[in-house]
Amino acid sequence: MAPSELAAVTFEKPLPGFIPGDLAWHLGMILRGHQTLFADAVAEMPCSVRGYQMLSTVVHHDPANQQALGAHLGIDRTVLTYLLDDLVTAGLVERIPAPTDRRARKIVATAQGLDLLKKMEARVAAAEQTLLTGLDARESAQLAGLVSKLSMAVHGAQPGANPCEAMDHLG
Amino acid sequence: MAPSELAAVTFEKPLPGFIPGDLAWHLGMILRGHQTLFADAVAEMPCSVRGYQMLSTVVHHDPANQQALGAHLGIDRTVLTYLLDDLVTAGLVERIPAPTDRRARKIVATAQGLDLLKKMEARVAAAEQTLLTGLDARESAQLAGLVSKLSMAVHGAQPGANPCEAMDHLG
DNA sequence: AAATTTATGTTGTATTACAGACTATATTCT
DNA sequence: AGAATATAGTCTGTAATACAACATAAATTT
Repeated sequence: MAPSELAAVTFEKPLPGFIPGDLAWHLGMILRGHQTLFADAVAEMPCSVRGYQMLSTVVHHDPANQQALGAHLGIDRTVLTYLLDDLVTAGLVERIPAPTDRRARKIVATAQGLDLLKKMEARVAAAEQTLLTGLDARESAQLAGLVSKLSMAVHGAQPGANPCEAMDHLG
Repeated sequence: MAPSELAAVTFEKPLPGFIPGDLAWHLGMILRGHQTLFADAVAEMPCSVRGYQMLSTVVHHDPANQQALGAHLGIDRTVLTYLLDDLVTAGLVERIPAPTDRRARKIVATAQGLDLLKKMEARVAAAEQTLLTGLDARESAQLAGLVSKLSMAVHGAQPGANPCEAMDHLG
């Protein structure tokens, strides 16, 4: 990185009143607070937040195989194996042979899984509302838009983004 | 994003087109992307991102003791002990007896720590810029404002907020 | 001055992620 | 077609990490 770039960058900081690194602190704080509310909301779910996220992804994004699911959530494949085991044991999802590839397994939600997801979604939505209590409606919507836009940009810039690309265009 | 959409959205769901839990996904994605850039930027720093955050907090917020530092960063006190050990070993900070309380230790940066921090801050600022590449200047500033406001609200709602309150009013 | 609380440090333990090896199937190359 | 290589998933062992429980010293309360 050229020193001249650094100088330029430091000079036009888009985050007035921010100490470098503050963005991470704020994001971390929000995520921590969210995590707490979230975990509380999905307490019944095996594997807590990640259990919910896996189930939700399976239902709403219909990933072709475990890898796609893992890539979408940033979960390592070896980790995914035992997380999914828990969901299977709880009867929320099933591993069925993928139609197109006999190596792969497709994860599908059971009726029970769909039921639980529906119940959990109401609670999660409420938790998100609670988190956003500090902002008014206009600000919340603004934040949602910006966060969504930025995460897509980040997502696109990530090297490991490929496996979920197909999935991410559904929406 | 059209402002008209925003208004329509306000009354129940503040997050149009969001599946419940998407907020966490987006935040997680951003934080993960940020973490990668951040870790890369502060590679020289012991304890990586948290090392930077501890040093930055010590310098910019001057916490009265380790507890305050830990609370600010959401780090358990037993964990803080060995993280700080690393920074001390690296000669970046010192534990000095707190003037007001002989039980407590005040963490102060060494000259070397200040030097390194200064260097790291330039890189961290650049990393934040890079992260925000997907947004234009106005959006970045908007996001920074919203994130800051929300994190403060979350922070205030947290039970463990007390120890850092004094610090957080400094700016 | 005894009891309680607070700040920090230490030790042991349980969780967790991940690297590496392995099987089965797909794909590519010659 | 057959060989070589790549990919999906699982399993095993290891290393990192957080945290609970205990210990110590000093402050605060009763």
